[in-house]
Amino acid sequence: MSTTGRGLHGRVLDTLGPEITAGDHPPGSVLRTDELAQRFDVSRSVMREVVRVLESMHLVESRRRVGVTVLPAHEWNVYDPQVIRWRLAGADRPRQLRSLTVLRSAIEPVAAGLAARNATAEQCAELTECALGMVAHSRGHQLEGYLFHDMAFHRVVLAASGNEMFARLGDVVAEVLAGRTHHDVMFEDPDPAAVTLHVQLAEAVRARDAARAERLTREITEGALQELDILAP
Amino acid sequence: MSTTGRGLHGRVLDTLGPEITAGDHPPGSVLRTDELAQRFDVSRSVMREVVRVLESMHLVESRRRVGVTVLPAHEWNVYDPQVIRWRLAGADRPRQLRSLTVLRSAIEPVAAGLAARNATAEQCAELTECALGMVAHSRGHQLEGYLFHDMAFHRVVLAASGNEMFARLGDVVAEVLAGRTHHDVMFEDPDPAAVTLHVQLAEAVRARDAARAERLTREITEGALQELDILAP
DNA sequence: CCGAGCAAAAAGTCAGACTTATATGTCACA
DNA sequence: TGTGACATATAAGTCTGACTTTTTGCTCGG
Repeated sequence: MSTTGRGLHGRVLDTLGPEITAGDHPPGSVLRTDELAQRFDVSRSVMREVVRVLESMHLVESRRRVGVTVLPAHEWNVYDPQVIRWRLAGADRPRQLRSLTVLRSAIEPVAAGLAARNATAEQCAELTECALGMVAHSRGHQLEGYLFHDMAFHRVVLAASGNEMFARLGDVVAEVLAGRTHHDVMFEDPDPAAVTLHVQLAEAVRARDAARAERLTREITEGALQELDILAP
Repeated sequence: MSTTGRGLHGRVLDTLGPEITAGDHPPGSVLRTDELAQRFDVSRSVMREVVRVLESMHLVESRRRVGVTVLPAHEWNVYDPQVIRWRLAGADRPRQLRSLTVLRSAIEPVAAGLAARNATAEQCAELTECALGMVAHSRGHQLEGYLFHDMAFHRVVLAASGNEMFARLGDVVAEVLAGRTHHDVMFEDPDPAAVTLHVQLAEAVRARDAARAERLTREITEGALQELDILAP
């Protein structure tokens, strides 16, 4: 579930990356490659590769005669799935979850509208199947089963939009949904209204009703915003 | 303007990255680190670092006894600014520009609505300043000056939204606007209606009128969609 | 025909030497 | 006292070569 392969490289990255995104090393901090290599008990080569990857995520900047400088958060590649995962696992998880939910509220309605135009017959079938799965698991504390179909549902909508930028957010949305179920208060069964909206959305897409699909999705995401006490625009 | 630092690492990356995103090495192709090192006349260490970065962008996958396999496009981290730049510089630039413009049409209206709630006095001032700059350069083929203020305007809106995910798209939007001005047909002065909309948007944000800001931005982005012959949702 | 095991191939890791850029301190000169 | 040129130390950047580990795919025996 978590992440990178299983080499030394990956292990070091999975330690140092979260440390940085968690603010453990504040912006402006200077790390030295040699020291890090010693600390993690790896060779300089491995450490350099890790630093290069962190640099490509704009988490750090490496300069001669200075060292590896930690960059301020507004420089980070916050769309990098790895960075998102690290941040969701860290302390500012709530803030992160809010940002992503607002992002969802902007993207998903438009994506649903496009999906109503572009979805293949197969995708329509998958959508109704997912919606039915959600209904089937909506009562009796079958949270995991519900979550599974919910994630799949939104992933299909984003993919069916035909826009690669939207499609690529499938993982992010899944991550948000999973986070809501697992960490936040969600002991009770899901809101029946939300379940109904998903069923209707599947119908709207199948019926090629773009406007209705967009409106229904807007209702869904507004529900998600309200759960986090974010006032609806 | 273009990119990475100036080490060997950066130079190799700026050659190999675009080759991959351009489809020069089709998905499934296998590259060998040693061969690449020979080809670029660098040591294996440098080549390995490059491969690791490409791997973190999900452009390739490196496996023992197999080599470096090029991944299909749907795996790529298409939100990575570097990947976006590479693709915009390549052959499927038109498709990329469309995807990004649709993304804009989803994000910017919501961002503008939030900006109307959250913008600081200083940001409001910047906004009107940018709008005035656009007006001043809207006639007489001052395209570069117009573009400059247009990019700044949208960047401020996204930043003022207070959402880091939106703010991080400032570079992307700037890239799209620049692309439109430089590569596509844009010899004539900008549409006066668009200029007016920007001025009104600056006013709406200053007046804290979120609904109006959102609506105006939707008009702006719909104009951008129409320019690319993308039917409005 | 099939499974066990063997050999080769390629990435992964390490250690050490050398190069290059650059921040900073020093000193002479104005 | 301030300023600019120069020297120096430092940490990243690069190269090389040897060794390890994993994995593929083939061979050989059942």
